[in-house]
Amino acid sequence: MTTTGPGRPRKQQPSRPGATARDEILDAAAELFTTQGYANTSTRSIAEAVGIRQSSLYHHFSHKDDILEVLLAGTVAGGLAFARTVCALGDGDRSPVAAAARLHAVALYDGTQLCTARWNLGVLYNLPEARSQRFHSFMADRTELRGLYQRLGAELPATGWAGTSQNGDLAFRLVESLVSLRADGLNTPESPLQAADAGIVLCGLADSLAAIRARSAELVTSMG
Amino acid sequence: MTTTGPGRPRKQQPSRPGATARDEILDAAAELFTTQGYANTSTRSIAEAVGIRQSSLYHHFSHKDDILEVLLAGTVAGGLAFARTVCALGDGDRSPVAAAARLHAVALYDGTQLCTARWNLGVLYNLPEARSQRFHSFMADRTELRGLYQRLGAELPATGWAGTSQNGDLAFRLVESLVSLRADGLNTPESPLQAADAGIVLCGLADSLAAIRARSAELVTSMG
DNA sequence: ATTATCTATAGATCTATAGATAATGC
DNA sequence: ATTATCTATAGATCTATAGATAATGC
Repeated sequence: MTTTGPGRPRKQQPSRPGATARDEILDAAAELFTTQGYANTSTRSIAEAVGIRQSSLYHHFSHKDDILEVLLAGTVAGGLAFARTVCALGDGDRSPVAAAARLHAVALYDGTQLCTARWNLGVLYNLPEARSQRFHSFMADRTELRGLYQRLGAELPATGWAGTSQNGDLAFRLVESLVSLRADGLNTPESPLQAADAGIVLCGLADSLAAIRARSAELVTSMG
Repeated sequence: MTTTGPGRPRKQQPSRPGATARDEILDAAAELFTTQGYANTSTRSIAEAVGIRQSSLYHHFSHKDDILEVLLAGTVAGGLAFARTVCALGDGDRSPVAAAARLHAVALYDGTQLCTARWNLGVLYNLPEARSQRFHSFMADRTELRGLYQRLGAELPATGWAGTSQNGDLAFRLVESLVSLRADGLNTPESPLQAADAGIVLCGLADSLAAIRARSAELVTSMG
């Protein structure tokens, strides 16, 4: 945003990516919220990171809350949309390998997004603020996503050591564990694939893993 | 603490468990930190929950930080001590089933503690504050615990779908996922056992699960 | 004398609002 | 006229300290 435009010019030049001031604010808030937490991040420090005055934030967001809401919404949206689509086409091939490939694909897409996003936005899930009533629409999306994992898992045969209702939930939890892994600086480019694979192994389909991986990769590239 | 003792009496009567005022403070802080977060919890609200004045807290803890430090330390301490002991006796039986039982027992003990503690203290791990330099001794303990999981996992045979170095770490992550599960109100009394079982299944030992469970239970009851 | 509480407050925040200012574009 | 910034500030916190007070125990 070095280009001129309407409005009074900034005193400081920004060094943040983003096409608009609003995007710069979201990027700065994402960094600060994920590293210091929401309550520990003042509107002043966000403004400083952007290169504007504290009060200027309020031209773009009328409350501090609203910034977090936009960030939270953006985190689940992609994974949820992908999972919905994959579930919708689930009526086709009901073989175990095809069903497992659907679960694998959702986990892989979701996990890849969590690991490759510019900031580790998944940690926002764990902020106590995110659980408040204020953000119930985000929580509803996340609950729906968990439900889709469970539905995909329920299409697979039972394993003998746990009910089929657990299949999907364990995969969901393995994917979410990528967030802490990344927060600890221990993730690698293979981490999302490992998490998705682990979900399949827990469903007792380790022997078909190669075939499942192949079909899953097709799904991801054909849709993602 | 209705019994008399030295010091000026409280104006309000407490309704908190704890043998001493210090314990009451820790219990109140545990509830508030886990439900609202550290930064969102004022020293005033802790004091109110205990039934004393805000400034009276400072007779027991000289900084708000110190309360969190004690809580964090208490959370890993038990699991770490158990894991150390289990690792130390690992030189005995090196058969896959015995080695798997050791990993299973550590996961089961750790997970049970996370799920049955009066407050869901595991969420403190995810607070951004816990990652700060101030609490490096807690982080060191948690890192050591993760390392012990990895060491136990490395004693197991490779699985073909992931390196042996992953065995232990996936178990660690499954156990930690119990924290979010509990935060979402979805845990059951079986959740810790399921997480430990899942760790074993991921190591490719699903067929020996019954035997591993039995040995693991022995370990936990003989030591816990 | 020691302990644990109390009252009162300093000093440092932090969010959000009011209103001025400097650019663009019709 | 509209937009996006600015300066200035109100009002509400929040942490930690200073010093008084009311109990116990030697």
